[in-house]
Amino acid sequence: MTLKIDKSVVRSFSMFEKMADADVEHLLSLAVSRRASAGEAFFEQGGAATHFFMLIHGRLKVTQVTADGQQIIVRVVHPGDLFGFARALRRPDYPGTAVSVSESLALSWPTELWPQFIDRSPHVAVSALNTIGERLEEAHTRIREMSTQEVERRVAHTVLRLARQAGNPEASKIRIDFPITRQDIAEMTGTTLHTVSRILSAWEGQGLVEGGRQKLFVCDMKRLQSLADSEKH
Amino acid sequence: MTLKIDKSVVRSFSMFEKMADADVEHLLSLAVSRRASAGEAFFEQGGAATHFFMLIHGRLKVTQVTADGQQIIVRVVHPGDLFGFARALRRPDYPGTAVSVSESLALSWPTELWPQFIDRSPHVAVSALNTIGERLEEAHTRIREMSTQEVERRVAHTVLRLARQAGNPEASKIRIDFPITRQDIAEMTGTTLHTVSRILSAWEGQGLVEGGRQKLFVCDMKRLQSLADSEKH
DNA sequence: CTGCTTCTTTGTGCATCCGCAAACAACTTG
DNA sequence: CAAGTTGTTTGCGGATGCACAAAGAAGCAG
Repeated sequence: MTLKIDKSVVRSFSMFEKMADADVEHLLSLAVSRRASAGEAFFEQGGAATHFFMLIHGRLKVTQVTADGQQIIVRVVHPGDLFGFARALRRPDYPGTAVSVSESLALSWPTELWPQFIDRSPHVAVSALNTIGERLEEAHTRIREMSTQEVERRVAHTVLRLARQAGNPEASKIRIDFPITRQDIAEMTGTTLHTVSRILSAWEGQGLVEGGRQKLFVCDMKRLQSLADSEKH
Repeated sequence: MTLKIDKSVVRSFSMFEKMADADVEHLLSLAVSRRASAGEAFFEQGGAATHFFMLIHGRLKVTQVTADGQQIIVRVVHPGDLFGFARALRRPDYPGTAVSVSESLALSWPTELWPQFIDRSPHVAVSALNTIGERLEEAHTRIREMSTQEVERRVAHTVLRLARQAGNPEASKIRIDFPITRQDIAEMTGTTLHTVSRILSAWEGQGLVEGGRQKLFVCDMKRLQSLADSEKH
């Protein structure tokens, strides 16, 4: 499990952008790489938070399960993102489960190293604060949407966000670049699989999107955007 | 507007708990106190984030208004809480509006002082990270509730949270210690004033709560709790 | 006290969204 | 290729919560 990651890949991630070469190398030398194929988890909800991670390649979803067994998707993790640093916020355990949805590779560090991580470069601290600030804002946006908007607009927002974060242009369409189910989208928008299926079918009829099993293409960002923005009715 | 706050009051707030006397005094000497009577705002959504604050006395609600004019309550601020430190997360403007709901007093510092604030005591940085981590968690809880639970349980949770955070025992009842309207509760739970009114009326019939104009007493925490916890149906 | 404003209660119809159920399609495994 | 697994579609009935409306109650100013 020694490190054989190309440094230039890591360099492109915003967190390391402004760091000195020596510092990057030092941090990388402390990291252990971990691989997970689709369906495997990096950590489980409630487990002791022994490590924090950075995703190098692939895609994860972070989920939470409620007391009565319902699941929601908290967020999707993209390459370059830090994840599982619950402990930095003084939590002893992971608040969610991080499951790989496509072949993934991550770096991991023991949580004890977090302070050292910060010492090595203040940028990391700033970066962490920014990251978590963004997440908070994202969460508030989601709350606002769920409070005030009807399902169709929420789904539109979610799909647009996915297209922006994980979209791959491909012959006039944008391909969502990892396997995603209607169930997943339902768990991200707070509705049911059935409703999502209905909405996507309707959109497909209007040429807005194209779908398949665990696949999704966005054909018309513009009209989807106007759906997401439009005043009600 | 010079400072005449009793240091012992401030000392009781968790943020200052572990700080040296000299440091507390230094920070307080840089602060400017600001007062707001009910309805006045400390800052407005979208305004330039020139200051950050700590609430000493009173109660605030932080609200956001959506593009189409709908309002939601993001959170309630209690004495001892930091608020308005958007800038620390590198935002140039306030993401919400902080309105006083009862006569309030807060300390304020110019945002430029934030780094100095952190230097003076690492506890502040830790405290800030914790605070924001808690808020994130709270937001996720709210998202989870809104995704999976029906309205009555969400209202139950909200009322219980209010009772814990701002409850005042009073003759076998617990009084929510600041003026709160059904509209406010609706905006906290993502429903309408009407539905909240109906639910509270029903509860009042069962002796769970007692209400009045901008008043709310919780009579039976236990049964309310079981309502909030119970499996559906 | 009187009128005004703000907050609350209550009722009725109606659109939305969910739950259940069943069939179908795609991919996987042996 | 047959059987099993997993994901998707669709229909229908019904509950939930919303919009609209109107009136009552409580506080406030003059």
